[in-house]
Amino acid sequence: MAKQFTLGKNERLKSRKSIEQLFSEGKKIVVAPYRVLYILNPSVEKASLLFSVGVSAKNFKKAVDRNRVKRLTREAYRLQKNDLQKKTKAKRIQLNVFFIYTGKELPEYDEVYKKVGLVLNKLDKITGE
RNA sequence: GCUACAAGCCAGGCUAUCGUCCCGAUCUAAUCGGGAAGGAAAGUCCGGACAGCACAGAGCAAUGCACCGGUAAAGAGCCGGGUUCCGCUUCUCUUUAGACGGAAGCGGAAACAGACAGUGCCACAGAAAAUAACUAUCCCGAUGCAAAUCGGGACAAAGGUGAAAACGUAGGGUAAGAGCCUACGGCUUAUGAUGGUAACAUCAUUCGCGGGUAAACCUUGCAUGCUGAAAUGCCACGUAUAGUACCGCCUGAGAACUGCUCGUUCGAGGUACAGGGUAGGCAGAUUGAUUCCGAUAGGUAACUUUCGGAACAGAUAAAUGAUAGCCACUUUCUCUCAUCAUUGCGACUCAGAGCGCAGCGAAGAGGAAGCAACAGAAUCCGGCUUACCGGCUUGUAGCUUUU
RNA sequence: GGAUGAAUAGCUCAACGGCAGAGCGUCCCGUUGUUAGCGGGAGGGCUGAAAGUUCGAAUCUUUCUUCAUCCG
Repeated sequence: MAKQFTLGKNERLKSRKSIEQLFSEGKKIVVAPYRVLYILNPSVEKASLLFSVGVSAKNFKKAVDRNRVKRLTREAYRLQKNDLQKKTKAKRIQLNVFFIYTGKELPEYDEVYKKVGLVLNKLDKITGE
């Protein structure tokens, strides 16, 4: 049986081009400290769910704090994204997601876990439609 | 033992579950094995390595550095020395006693070439901020009894204001003054001698004595080609061999010599606007002037020679993490007092030690809280600067206790 | 990653090394039946921070802090 809770290179959004497309054409969800951009590409042969995180250097001056926020977000996403991934595979669509942390204070892990779960639920409903 | 300061070192550990990146193996999609942040990885303030472009030559400009020697690949770093200044201590001079002054020792600081190459600036105050002028002083002449006034001269630092005032003291000199002259002292230029690799120090002779500011322009000496890994090389993909305006095709637009000019060379296309395409991969790139430890030899030291051993991450929308537990650590609370130290009371005693009771602390047991400071590699090194909870070691100073 | 520049009153900006100022805004008074406007007046600054040079620093130098711009 394959592992479930992975987050390797092929599950992360890495292409500069698709990120720019996401920022120019993508839709937006806002959940408390997060602003989430996403885009659905139904006509792709390889069904996938790609993910990425960003934190503004204006809100967090120190690289340590930025890394901390990104790591927590990534961890929360990794543990909760499975249902959504199955759905995209079943429906044969590509979903690109970009999380932007807009809060100004360092979050706790529990809070991050809940908020990311909320976002994933919303995305789940959207893909279901 | 405590406190303060300075320097150096360390920068929690283990286990479980779920994960990230790189390398290797099996071997074809997953498993196994190994490895994965710092003393500052930071600021980008200096210096290099490395890479690309350029490099017949001359001049100008620009920038940087600035006591001497060493060290090093190099430096505005480091080490040692010199000079100047500051602080402390001791001695000395003088004195009723001190202060100032002198000498020695210890410690610290300095962007520490030049203000007789030139130019500029120095608010307020002050006669004047550097050429002089004004007031005052003195002499001569005129008027006048005189005081004084006017005219002509003499020179010069007396004018107490300022951050800063024209070498200081004494004497001579003079009509009155003045380094005008002399003696002593101070500073300074040049030359010589001695010591030192040198900066410099000491001595002798000599020229002088008009402030500060070069982190004002500047002068002198030395150095510097420009640009920085988003550098640069290669591969792949893709578009518009198209549009508008201006200049030019040897009577030459423009380009290169990457700051500018001369000069030299090339030269038929160039510039601007609008628009279109790509933004993937590989190399550069992680082991090198490397770092640490031990020994050895040289040196006052920084540092270096030789030998042996150990260690060293490589991401690229960007890895090194999350959760839980335990142990350490810190703070705090409760209990115990057999052990150690100490305070009070009591009995004994000439007195003390020791003894008994009580309190407090160390220590031990248990509980609670905190989970660490500063901070995250982005081509790589040597420094500097800045940030930093706590702990350990060494040194210095002060206080207390015991001997 | 690298390279530049800036910081002065609440805001926008001035100011040869010699007393920090203007416009807008704020407050008060007057004018008006009231408001706006107009007129008169007042307050507001350790010149981002700390050292240094200088007799004297917003200005010159160095080190920090914050903000902004540029690059293939």
